[in-house]
Amino acid sequence: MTLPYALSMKTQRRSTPAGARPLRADAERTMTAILEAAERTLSDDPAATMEQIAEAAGVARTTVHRRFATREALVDALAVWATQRFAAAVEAAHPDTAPPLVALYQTTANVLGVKVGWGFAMSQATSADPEVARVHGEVRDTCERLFRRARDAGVLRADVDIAWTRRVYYALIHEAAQNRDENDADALATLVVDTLLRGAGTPHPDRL
Amino acid sequence: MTLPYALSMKTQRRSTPAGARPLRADAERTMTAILEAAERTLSDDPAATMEQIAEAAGVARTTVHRRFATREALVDALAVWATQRFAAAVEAAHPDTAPPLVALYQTTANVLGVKVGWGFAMSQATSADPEVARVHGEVRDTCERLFRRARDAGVLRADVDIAWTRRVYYALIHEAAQNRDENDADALATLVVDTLLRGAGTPHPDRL
DNA sequence: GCAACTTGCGTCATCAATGTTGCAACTTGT
DNA sequence: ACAAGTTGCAACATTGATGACGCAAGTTGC
Repeated sequence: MTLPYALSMKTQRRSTPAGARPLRADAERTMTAILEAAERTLSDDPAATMEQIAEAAGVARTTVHRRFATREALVDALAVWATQRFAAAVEAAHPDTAPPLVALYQTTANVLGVKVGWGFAMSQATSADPEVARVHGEVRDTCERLFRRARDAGVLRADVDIAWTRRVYYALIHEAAQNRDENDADALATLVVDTLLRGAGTPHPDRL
Repeated sequence: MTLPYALSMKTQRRSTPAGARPLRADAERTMTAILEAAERTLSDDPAATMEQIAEAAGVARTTVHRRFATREALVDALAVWATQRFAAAVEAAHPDTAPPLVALYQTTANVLGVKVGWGFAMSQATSADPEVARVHGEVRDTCERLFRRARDAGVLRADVDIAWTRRVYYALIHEAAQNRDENDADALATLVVDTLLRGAGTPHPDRL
């Protein structure tokens, strides 16, 4: 007796399993090519087909399905892949120990570097993978801790709403990351931090 | 001889035509219910099914197809519908004639009012309908004119990049609009304008 | 009240995307 | 060189969404 087709596979193959035999070199390359192609393709059109992704990767569609059992598995793997880089980028800026302003610039520059290349994957914070959600939550907390330190150090005003400030910060980074090629990460980071801290208004208009 | 099924309709019925016989009262209500349900449903999940939209509207799926020949037609009609409100909201704030700061607050409050209820529809600026694209382009120009007036009046710093400032402004509005229920449009507008002009930093740190 | 309009329901055709499988040809590691 | 692993290709099954249609029942406008 055979299984009812639809239930046969689905949960068997895994994308980045814990205890899996290492891939052969060529398979590893294919895997990376697929993930990079998926990022490029999906950031252009989030509803892109597996076919389109395969084509962008220079690979047959069946090969994609061999590596990632389902479309969801592929997107999850992509999210995990990018989330690791994201976490590493934040960590490398020592956001909890460097002086607030320094940490803010450095974190911004590092994150922009990742975000420019992995925009789609980074938008998958609500991934099915709990690890992805966990890391995004942690980064969020780290960000708010940094802002609190900045406030205590007098860099941010005493009356700012930390949560709103973080959301504005995220939005600015997102906006800056759209300038893909234009400027390098350092210039963009300066723009973002500058805008976040000073806004666009004149110094003290005493308006309103 | 009959047309090859798939090509028979498609472009026949229209959503908001120019010279169409007016709808009967009940049909008008159904139409509105569908558009409102589409907004609710699609803002929650942009890939939602016609079935889901119909259900949210309390209507059979076939009825939706009777009013909007294709899914694209529905989304377009939604975009047109919301764009009209958007344009009216901007217009009502007299952005070209009121004093810059006043115009900025008023425009922000008005736009937030629309954006909170029509978030999905307003994200369809790149609609197939040329009218939608035209209006969005016009609003964009109006916004940049307002910012230039603000700069000339000393409200914005002389060295700000108008295009970047506008993008930041849009991003702030988008972010504020996520607070759906929380505050009223005026409080949110104050938050947005305040953040845009002053940022989150202390007045003159002379930092860096 | 009556004609015209509108809706729900059931049903069907079509299409596109997803996922599966077997096999032959090619690569890689040892 | 040889075994194991990997890929492309060419099918095929399944599913879900879209769109069309007729008919019976209900609603609206005059």
